[in-house]
Amino acid sequence: MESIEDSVVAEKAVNEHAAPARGRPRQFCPDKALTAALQVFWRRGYEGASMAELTEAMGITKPSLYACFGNKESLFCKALDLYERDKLAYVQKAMSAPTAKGVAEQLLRGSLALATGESDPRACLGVISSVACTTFDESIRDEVMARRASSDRVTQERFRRAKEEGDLPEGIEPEALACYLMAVLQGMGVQASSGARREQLAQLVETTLALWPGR
Amino acid sequence: MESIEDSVVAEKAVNEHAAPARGRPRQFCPDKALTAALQVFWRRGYEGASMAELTEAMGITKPSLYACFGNKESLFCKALDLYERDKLAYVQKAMSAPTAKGVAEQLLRGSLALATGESDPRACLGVISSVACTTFDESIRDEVMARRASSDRVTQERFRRAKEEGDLPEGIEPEALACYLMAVLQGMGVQASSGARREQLAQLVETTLALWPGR
DNA sequence: TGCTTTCCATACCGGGCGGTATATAGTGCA
DNA sequence: TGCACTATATACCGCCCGGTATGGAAAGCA
Repeated sequence: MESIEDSVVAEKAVNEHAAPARGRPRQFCPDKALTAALQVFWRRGYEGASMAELTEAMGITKPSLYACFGNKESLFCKALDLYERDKLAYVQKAMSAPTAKGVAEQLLRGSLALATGESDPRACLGVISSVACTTFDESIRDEVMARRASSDRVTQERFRRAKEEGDLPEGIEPEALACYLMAVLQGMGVQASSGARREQLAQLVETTLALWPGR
Repeated sequence: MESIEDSVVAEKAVNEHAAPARGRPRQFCPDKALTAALQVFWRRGYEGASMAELTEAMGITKPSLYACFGNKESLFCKALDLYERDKLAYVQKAMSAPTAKGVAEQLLRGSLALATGESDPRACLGVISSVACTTFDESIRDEVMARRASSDRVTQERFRRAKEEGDLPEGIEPEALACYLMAVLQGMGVQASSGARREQLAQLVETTLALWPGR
């Protein structure tokens, strides 16, 4: 992420077609603003994050926000994109581990690092969003669930391959194992959100690996 | 739960000192109203449940609600009490299973039944509250976390006994195992909240039991 | 039949929400 | 220098939130 300097003039990060920049140039960097917005959404959830808090954290005013990112829902989706790209990079990397257990280990450790990395522990943004937001538009719920479903599918696919390669013992279905691993990861997020200590979560990782079937 | 008839006059369920009933008697049953409120909180979370939706579900008006239950926070706490008493009865029952695996099985199956019992699957109310509510008063967060902590403590204590009784193999710490089991249960709640099918959750139960260490 | 007491129904309160209208400031271009 | 264009700043909109004031309705008691 090349994170442009916060000089007075800084755009073309969003519209990569590099418009000829007619009119007054914007005085903030959309990438940085979006990063700040992501932090707020992550801390507060979609509904808990007010536009006032968002604009303050982003360092811009409401009209600027609406002009650049559309409405709150659209801003949230863009933040989700950024989240997947930056914070969930470890998921894709984990899939190339040599064995199923290696995949699980990388997912668990990556999730642990993500949950305890920034200031205070917190769950994956997707977990927060899917549990927390019971009121808001179905469109966002669907969005979040679709993203998680695709993540599930990737893991299931990887574990099916692992089964063929002999990583998993008899009687263990790859789909069930993927679902189980996701549950542990989500449970870790819940515990992180409710103030678990880092060591506790690390212990959770070790226990899960200790119980892991196959190689 | 003896669930009083919804006759016109029905009280003394809350104030068990059986006041001599001076003045106009209330025209609703506090127990039934609280049950309805619990359903709303469970579906929407604390912040997602508006007073309008609550009063409508409870079949009473706002002044009646405030007179009988205090404010929203107090109503939520009373609903939590009811939830623990009714919905989480299986937790205490599970602790008297003969082995650690039996405890785990009863917790998993009880949690599955709870999550998929009513209309649509949903997470444990405690899980929802601890993840979802990032804004509201610390007092409620503390309340929810304290209740869950006590539940954790009970399980840990039970597993320490199990260790002494030889239910758990070497190298498995009872505290870590309790934490791990909680994570799976919470993960199940997350998946239930985001629309997992009943069979998926049942599969999760079976997988966890299949991987369970000891007896 | 008053009188007290309590509950119910309606209408209302200040405040914060997501979102926007308007006027001004800062650019490139002619 | 003026024009077209776009971003910013301020103030504002309607709406819904949790919570409440007020007047009337239903009971026991005298």
